[in-house]
Amino acid sequence: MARERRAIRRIESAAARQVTFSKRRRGLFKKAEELAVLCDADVALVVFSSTGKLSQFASSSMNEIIDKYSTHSKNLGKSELQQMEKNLETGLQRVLCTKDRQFMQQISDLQQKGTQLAEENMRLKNQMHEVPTASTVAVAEAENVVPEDAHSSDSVMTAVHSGSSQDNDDGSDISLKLAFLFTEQVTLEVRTVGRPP
Amino acid sequence: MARERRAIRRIESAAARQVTFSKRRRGLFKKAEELAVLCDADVALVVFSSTGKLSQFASSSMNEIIDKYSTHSKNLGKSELQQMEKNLETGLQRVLCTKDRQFMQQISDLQQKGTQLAEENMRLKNQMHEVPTASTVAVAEAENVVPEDAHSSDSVMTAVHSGSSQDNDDGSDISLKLAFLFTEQVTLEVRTVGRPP
DNA sequence: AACTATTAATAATT
DNA sequence: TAATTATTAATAGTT
Repeated sequence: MARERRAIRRIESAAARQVTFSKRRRGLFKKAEELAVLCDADVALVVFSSTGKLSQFASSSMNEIIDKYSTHSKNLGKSELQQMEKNLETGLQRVLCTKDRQFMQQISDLQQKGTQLAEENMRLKNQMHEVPTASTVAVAEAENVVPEDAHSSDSVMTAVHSGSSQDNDDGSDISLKLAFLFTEQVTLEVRTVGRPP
Repeated sequence: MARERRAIRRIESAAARQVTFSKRRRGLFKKAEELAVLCDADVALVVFSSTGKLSQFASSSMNEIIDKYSTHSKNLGKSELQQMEKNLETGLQRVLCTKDRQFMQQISDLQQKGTQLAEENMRLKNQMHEVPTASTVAVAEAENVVPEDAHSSDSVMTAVHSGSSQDNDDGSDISLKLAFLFTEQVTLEVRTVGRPP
């Protein structure tokens, strides 16, 4: 359609390429619009020049057409998007379950220790009732006494404490790690939406 | 480009429209490919006929171009996608923080109760040491005794138990609710990617 | 960017 | 639909 036929291959001269790009782009966009109007079609056209400049045409809304395309195009049996959606759900469920399990294990351990202590306490108090009234007075006086020597109960208490502070630290670290892990997952997934596998 | 010039407006006759669509569509796609090859451009073309049939052309990967388009097109200052990504992150952080706080509060409560019980225990044992050797024997015998009456220590133990089982249920429910809440958020976000605001 | 010789696209027809 | 063809539209090379 010109002085001479031009072979359809990449134009080496950057200047000539730019000129041809400019002319043909106008023609392409015109044709796209004409097709949309004449034939009542929904047309979306996106062009990036070799220098990265974007031109676009959409007979309705570009996003609407892209969305329609994504829905319509059952790309790989199940769409890539649905696949990722599934992966994301599964990964998150696993993360949440692991975290919950750890927290609840910790809570369960503490409850058990608490119960043991309460039972031991009850036994001790029962013994108190079996000894003379003097011991009751001793209990009342003991209320403000701070014990300083290590008895059998101390090991229990120490266990509770070391266990709890260690668990606390773990809990914080884990929750932070999971938060970050998750955040990165989401960021990754959302950013890769629409990319090829 | 024909026997007569045709006005660029919707062709009323469905048959004629279909014929024109067929011819012009071929031409448009040819031009699109030529532009891509000649000018080293990245071109994506999506066409839905008035009957809903999809045709597409992409010089590289359609998804890649759409993704590039979405990134490049700073639709509303910040892109709709980035906005949602931000919302999702923020919402999730809040959810995780709330959940962690509740778990850790529960753990902290249990630890405190454990410590109180351990201290009470120690006091009681100290008292034991202040009474005659007979009480020591009583302690040994009490090891296998199951207490049946409610004393002051019982209220503590009951509190621990009711508190823990209630908290456990809450924890489970919350984790389920959050898991669903989150899942729905993600599903929503991912599905609305690329739609207009 | 404008010009124009030439090819390409296509509207009407078969 | 597909082929034909008269005509217009697009555009390659030039200015």
